[in-house]
Amino acid sequence: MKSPKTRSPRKPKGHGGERREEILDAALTLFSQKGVQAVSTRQIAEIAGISQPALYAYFATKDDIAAELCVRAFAILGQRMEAVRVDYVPTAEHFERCLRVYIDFGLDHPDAYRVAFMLEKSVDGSFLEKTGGRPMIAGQAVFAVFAEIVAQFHARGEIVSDDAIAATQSLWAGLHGLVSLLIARPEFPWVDREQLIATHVAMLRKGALK
Amino acid sequence: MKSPKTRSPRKPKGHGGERREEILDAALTLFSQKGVQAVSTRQIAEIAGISQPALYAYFATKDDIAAELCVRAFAILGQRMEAVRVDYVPTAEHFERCLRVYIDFGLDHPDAYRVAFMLEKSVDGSFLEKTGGRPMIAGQAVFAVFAEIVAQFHARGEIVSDDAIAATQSLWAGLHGLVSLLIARPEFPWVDREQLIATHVAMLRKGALK
DNA sequence: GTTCCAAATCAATCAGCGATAAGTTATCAG
DNA sequence: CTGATAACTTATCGCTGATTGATTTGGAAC
Repeated sequence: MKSPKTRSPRKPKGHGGERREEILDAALTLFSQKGVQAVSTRQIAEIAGISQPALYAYFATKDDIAAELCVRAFAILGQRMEAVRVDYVPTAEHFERCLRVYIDFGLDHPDAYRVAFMLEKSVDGSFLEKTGGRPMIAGQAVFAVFAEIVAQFHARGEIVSDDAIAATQSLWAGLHGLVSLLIARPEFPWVDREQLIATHVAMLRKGALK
Repeated sequence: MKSPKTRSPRKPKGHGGERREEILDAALTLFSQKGVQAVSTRQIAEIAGISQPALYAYFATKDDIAAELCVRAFAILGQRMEAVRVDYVPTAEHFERCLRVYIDFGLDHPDAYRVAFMLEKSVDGSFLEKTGGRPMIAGQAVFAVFAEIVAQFHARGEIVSDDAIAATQSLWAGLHGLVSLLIARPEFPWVDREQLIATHVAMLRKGALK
């Protein structure tokens, strides 16, 4: 008798990158349900149908799994932002739609958003350093698209601030504040979420556009 | 020979609440430097000069230590907000001054702000749930003062949104976004800090006031 | 069909974590 | 001095992320 354990017997060898995708699928499910910190590598391995050390053949650390999911999520955000950017029309409605794309993404992918923008710093190597800064690089690419959107309005003299970069950073901060608080403080007695988002987007638009 | 360990010998018994304060001081320092998650109870105990289990005579869990620091930070912010609230005058300048009080607090006490608003979720159940909701209650008290400020302008019909609470939450999110990003991402290529704060405060004021 | 090798996977293990249990020491009342 | 109580200790538990070295697997070569 090799083992009385309840875990399913060893799966056949993963062909090509399938096993890697299975790990990412398992991790995404668990991360979304319980958060990155609360999920152990053993839980991921069990869902993926492999032993816990086998994870390390595909990812150097648990954070690398989160980083991979993060980069993929930000690729989605970048696509959404770019899609709404190319439809540029100089209207307040379009401007608000751009802001909403960012908020909706953060609320749809709270774990990815947390990984990219809400992790605490660390003395000896932050998460971003340990994962080669790939999530942050992906995040800056998204920021660049956002800056382009603001620049389009600035070029037409529609932005209040004469400094388009300052306006972009301020708007980004305004968006980030709502997303991060809704993610980090779900217990807070928020007003209806849709109403809050509408109020916030309207406030930022009215404050930023002439 | 009882022990060849290098740790300092046992300290005299802590009189009254001194030992508790020493623990809080050690924890605040470490939390600020490395983040709550990255700090172990053993590290806190060593700085405080006691053994690690001795912490549990004063705090039920590690999160309780963070919660205590969180509540204290909220108390300081609440006092500042109340001080600026009682000087109410119905001008845009006063409104912006109220917003700046919040931003200045966050930038003056980044460690306390981080503990109060930027903590990660804990293992099972949120940080706020495990600590009996005391930080959330303290936060709501601060929020109430801020809501009072907004209500003073709302009562004079100066607020754009017809829902004063939604406007308050939106403004708070806007402030938090700038403070938390400046604290968490100091390496980002921000524009001049004073200019950014001025732009942000002006944007929020223009977006929230008629 | 057999042999062989490299990749894939595993059980066993490590140091460190938060937290608990049980025994020891310091302090003080009588 | 004695007993009780609170403070503190060492030792330990079950867990974590990660590493090591042995074992199994699948396919290519013959």
